[in-house]
Amino acid sequence: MTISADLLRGYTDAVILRQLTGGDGYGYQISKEVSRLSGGRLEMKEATLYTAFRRLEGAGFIRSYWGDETVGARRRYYSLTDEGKNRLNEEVAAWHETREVLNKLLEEE
Amino acid sequence: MTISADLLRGYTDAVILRQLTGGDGYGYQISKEVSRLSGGRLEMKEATLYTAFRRLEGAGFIRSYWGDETVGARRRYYSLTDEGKNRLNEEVAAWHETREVLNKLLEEE
DNA sequence: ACAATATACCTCGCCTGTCAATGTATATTA
DNA sequence: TAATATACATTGACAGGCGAGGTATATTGT
Repeated sequence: MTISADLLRGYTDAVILRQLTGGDGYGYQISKEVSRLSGGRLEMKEATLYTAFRRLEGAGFIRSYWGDETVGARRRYYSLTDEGKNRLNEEVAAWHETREVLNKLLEEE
Repeated sequence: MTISADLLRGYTDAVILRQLTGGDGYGYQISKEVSRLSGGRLEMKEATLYTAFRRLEGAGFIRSYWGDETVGARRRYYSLTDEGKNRLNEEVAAWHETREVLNKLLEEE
């Protein structure tokens, strides 16, 4: 089962930022890692991913630079800024909040 | 703290359907009940709520009828259909799925 | 040799859910 | 009699997700 788009809406940014806490990363890699960690249940679409990179960089949460690969396709690497770290903390807190509320509102009797 | 719109996106329908499992209800009441149950952390906007009612009724998940109030403002009541019950089960299952995935993807080391 | 697949990037334009703003009407309370 | 609560509803703007399309290099299978 693959998680539907709308259920994840708003968490894309947090997921990406979280992936960058372990070190710089690039699009394709993050996409594969998210897929792996989620057991194939979350497949971030390319358009979604790259849209998010633009948004996050525009907001100052990540910075990018081209890698110096001598073989294979070029890679654009992203690194988390201090603002990005703060943002991630906020988004994780919001997730905990949301999780509580939805548990309450959707729980069975 | 109020839960941001985007984090809830996609759960509005499930929250409404869930509220109707205890018996028929109407917009204003559901809105207040959700607010109460969430400890004021989720305030469903009227436009969002009524848009959802139209969507859910169009899809056959709920049915509506006018109440016979002799005093006060008229009320439009909604009741859950069998399809709506099935849908709710699916949406709750999707929530559990999503919750697991996000826990995994956002967890700290 | 060459087709298929994997790696790796990117953008355009549509779709859909949210919601501010706005409007209607009745009942109660200060 | 003004304000607030109850109760419904629509319109149009906005933002995120993503299908479809495009570019380029490297590897693997036949």
